[in-house]
Amino acid sequence: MNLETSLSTEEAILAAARKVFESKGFDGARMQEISDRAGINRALLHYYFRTKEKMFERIFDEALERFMPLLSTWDQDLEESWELKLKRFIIKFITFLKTNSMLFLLREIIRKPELLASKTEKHRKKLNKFVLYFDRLKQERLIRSDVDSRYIYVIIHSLCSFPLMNGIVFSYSLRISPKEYDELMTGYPEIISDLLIQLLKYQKN
Amino acid sequence: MNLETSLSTEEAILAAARKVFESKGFDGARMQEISDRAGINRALLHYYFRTKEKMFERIFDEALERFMPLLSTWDQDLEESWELKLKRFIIKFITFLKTNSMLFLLREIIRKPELLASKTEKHRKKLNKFVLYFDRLKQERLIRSDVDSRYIYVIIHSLCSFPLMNGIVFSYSLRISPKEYDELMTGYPEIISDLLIQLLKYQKN
DNA sequence: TAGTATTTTAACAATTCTGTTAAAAGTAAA
DNA sequence: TTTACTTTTAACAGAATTGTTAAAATACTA
Repeated sequence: MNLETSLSTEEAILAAARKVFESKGFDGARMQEISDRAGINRALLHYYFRTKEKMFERIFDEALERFMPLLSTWDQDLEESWELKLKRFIIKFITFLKTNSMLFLLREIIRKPELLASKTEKHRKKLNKFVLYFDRLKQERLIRSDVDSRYIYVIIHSLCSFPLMNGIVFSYSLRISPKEYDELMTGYPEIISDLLIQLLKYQKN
Repeated sequence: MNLETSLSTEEAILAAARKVFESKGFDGARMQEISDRAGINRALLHYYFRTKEKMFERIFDEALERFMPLLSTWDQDLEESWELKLKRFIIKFITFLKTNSMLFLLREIIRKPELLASKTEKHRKKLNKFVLYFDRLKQERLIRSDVDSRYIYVIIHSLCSFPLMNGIVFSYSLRISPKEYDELMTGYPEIISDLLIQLLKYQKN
């Protein structure tokens, strides 16, 4: 067995599969297109991954694994200010989103909601750290307390995710090229960080 | 020809198609499932709509036509305050989103970006009304002028769209049932209206 | 009610796609 | 160089899916 070559073939397949699944979704993806992109015979896909489904799961799992570490931002050390934590999260999140993995995950979860429960089983505990952290901030009077932390959760994630997922549509609506939209978006993390901080700061009425 | 009956069959098919296309997407949709849902023979789909593609286009067009009127919110009459306009828009937008049409449109545009240009041709002019309107508000010193109107556009649309598109994931992350999430979301339009108004109000520094 | 047009169905044709298999090509080691 | 093992390919089988067609059922009109 030539381990080196074998690995690189597998890697080539995975890279191609990622691209195709991300842009076409599971249903729209074609094994033929994946093998073409990887520059190999279609039968090799089955040699390495057995079925389309198994290959898909591998891609899905990997996308999820890349995402999950972001959540540890909300581990409760209060050394770092919440403003910094927030900025850090937004930048990391948006960087992740630029890989297109997020729209992929979302689309496939909607196609097959069982994926959510089965695949995030082991990360279950991580999921509600955000809310715990923000509730704590409220207790400590560090942020305003009149907005449900769950809304804050939804707002922050929406502000990060959607502008990237929806880039094609936004650039079209704003009548600028996708390239110009990307350029515009370089300033975006900074802007929403500032706006969110402004909004969340504790305010004595 | 029995016009009445014919229409209702066509309507039944369209309703079924809408449902299936919206939940499965073009690639995942099956003609069989659509005809089953409509309670008719599969060949009838072709009798009425010729091909899957044509049927899809009909559904797509109709979703777009339902959406486009929302944009006239930003026609420039300055009678109504911008705060009220904004609230009105958010409520109408979120109502529309609850029909699932938006995720459908977005997903299919990503699958086939040409749809965007070809299908919105005739609405082209409407698309940049938002930015014009907000630029005007800035000139008149009615809102803060230090945030690019295009960011405001992106922010508002993201805050409206994503919480509904991503409902399944959010409810899972927040560890509440989809039903509870829906209930939580009844308060959402109010919240973001208020937050956005707070944020955008003109502030002398 | 008879005749005509429309709507609906069952059966079939054609294509597309996934997955299998047996053989060829390539690699490594004795 | 021969042998054994791994990787790759071409050809094929089977299933699923879209689209067609001819005939049956239904509705409409004179």
